[in-house]
Amino acid sequence: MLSDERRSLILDRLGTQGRVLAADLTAELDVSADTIRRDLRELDDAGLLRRVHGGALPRHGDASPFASRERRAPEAKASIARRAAEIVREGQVVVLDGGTTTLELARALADDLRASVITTSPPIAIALAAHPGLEVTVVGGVLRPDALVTVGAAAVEALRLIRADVVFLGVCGLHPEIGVTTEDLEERHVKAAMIAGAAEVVALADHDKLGTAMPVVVAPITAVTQLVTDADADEAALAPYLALGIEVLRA
Amino acid sequence: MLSDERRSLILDRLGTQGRVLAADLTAELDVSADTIRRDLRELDDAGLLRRVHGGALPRHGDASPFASRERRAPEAKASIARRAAEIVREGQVVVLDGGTTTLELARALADDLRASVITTSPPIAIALAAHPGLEVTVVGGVLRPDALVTVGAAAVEALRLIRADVVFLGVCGLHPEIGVTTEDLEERHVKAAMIAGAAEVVALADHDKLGTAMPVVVAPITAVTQLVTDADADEAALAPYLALGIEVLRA
DNA sequence: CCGGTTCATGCACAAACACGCATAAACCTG
DNA sequence: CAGGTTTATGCGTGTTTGTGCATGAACCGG
Repeated sequence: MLSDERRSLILDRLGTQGRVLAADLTAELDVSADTIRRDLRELDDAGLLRRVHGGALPRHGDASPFASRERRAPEAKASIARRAAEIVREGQVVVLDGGTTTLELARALADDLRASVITTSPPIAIALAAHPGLEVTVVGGVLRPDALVTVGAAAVEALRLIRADVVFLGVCGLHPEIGVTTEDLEERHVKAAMIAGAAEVVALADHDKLGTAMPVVVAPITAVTQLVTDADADEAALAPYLALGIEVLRA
Repeated sequence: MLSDERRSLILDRLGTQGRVLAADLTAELDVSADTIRRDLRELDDAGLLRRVHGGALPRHGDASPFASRERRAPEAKASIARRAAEIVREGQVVVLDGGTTTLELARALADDLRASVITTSPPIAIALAAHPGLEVTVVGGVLRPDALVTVGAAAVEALRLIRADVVFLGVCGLHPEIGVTTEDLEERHVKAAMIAGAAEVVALADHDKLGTAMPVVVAPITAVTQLVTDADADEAALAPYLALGIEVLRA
């Protein structure tokens, strides 16, 4: 058994069963517990799973995606959201992607801000409805049940008409060479349409998303003009983005 | 059971039931009360729930959208919604107007129903996202902050393309001569577009809306094919609709 | 105010873990 | 092909983490 095979098998197992136990893997793959631990640690470093005491869990999805995702690193998300909210200026046309971080961003917008917000996310639309100074536009389309965003041809077509001042992307993965990535092909097209019509593209990514990649490429990293991340991101991880001329904001 | 899984489960439970009891968790998760207490304490520290004596509650005293209206005559609305949900048949294309009654209707749809639902209401879209058998389409447009529905040219245009089997209208006023009426001109155009493309038009109106009229006329009463109202509606108020050939369902 | 319940703290123990090192295989490289 | 280097693995050692139990304090309903 090659080590790469073993790791693939671990990821397979994780995908089908939703979790793996280190002890089980030790027994079934007939290697020492150390080796399994090493595998799990490196897969975690690569962003392919989430290491926990006793085993590992999928990095992004457990049972109820949106609700449970909201609780991952909430303070990091909140600080990123607050910092990102400062980017928005009076009178701008703002496009908001779906996701928990962008939802926090919506909530963090200043109460006296006047602007126009366009979003594919029903939860964001509802959160902003109470805001006195915003005109909120919902992008129509087929609803993706887990991510709670609209997708499909109608959404892409509607976004194609928009010339936004700034778009905020809640990215799933951000890699200096691979670029902005996501899990879902439909969502990819929507995000790409958002980017295409925007003057500024702000990526919101907490530090453990930096250097990771998801299956679907949304856009090259050069499409991003600003990156907002949390204080735990280290210099080394940020250097490649700075070198590419991307403005990096640490909350 | 990994400890992380256990905590996720606790948060899930909290999300669905609105509260958790420490004693229940001890029994169901088969760990000691100490462990549960530790979990709850740490989840509280992380800001993910609010610890109280005997269990835990959601941290945000859940502010549900348009909460004030939702509690007006809730039992009448709920019974109308349940009755109306029975109208929907397998495989149909259903258009749902916004409003609290239609939101109840969405929640009342049978779990095993397979259908396509199109709505202008973000809250309805979110409520239906968890439903396994439905394809949910959101009609895009400018969000009306108080009613939480999309309006405007984009919404009308999108609805013009739809040939629905049945549309459910949460009406503001229903009068045998004046017809279906509402308060808002923008909403009127959206409702009219819904009606234009639908084979059946079901009006949901509790008994005190019968015989009343609002400033803006949506459609003549003949556009309505079915009327669902509550048990308190009296024969005299319903007679005119029956005389016009409208099928009347009393919940 | 009182009895039962729930809670926090300290402690003990086992499982899981990280780290350093040794070994052997795989792989360059001249 | 010979010698050096890298890589993967397993083992020993000490540390951390998760859990359960005991004890006393805090809470609550009657």
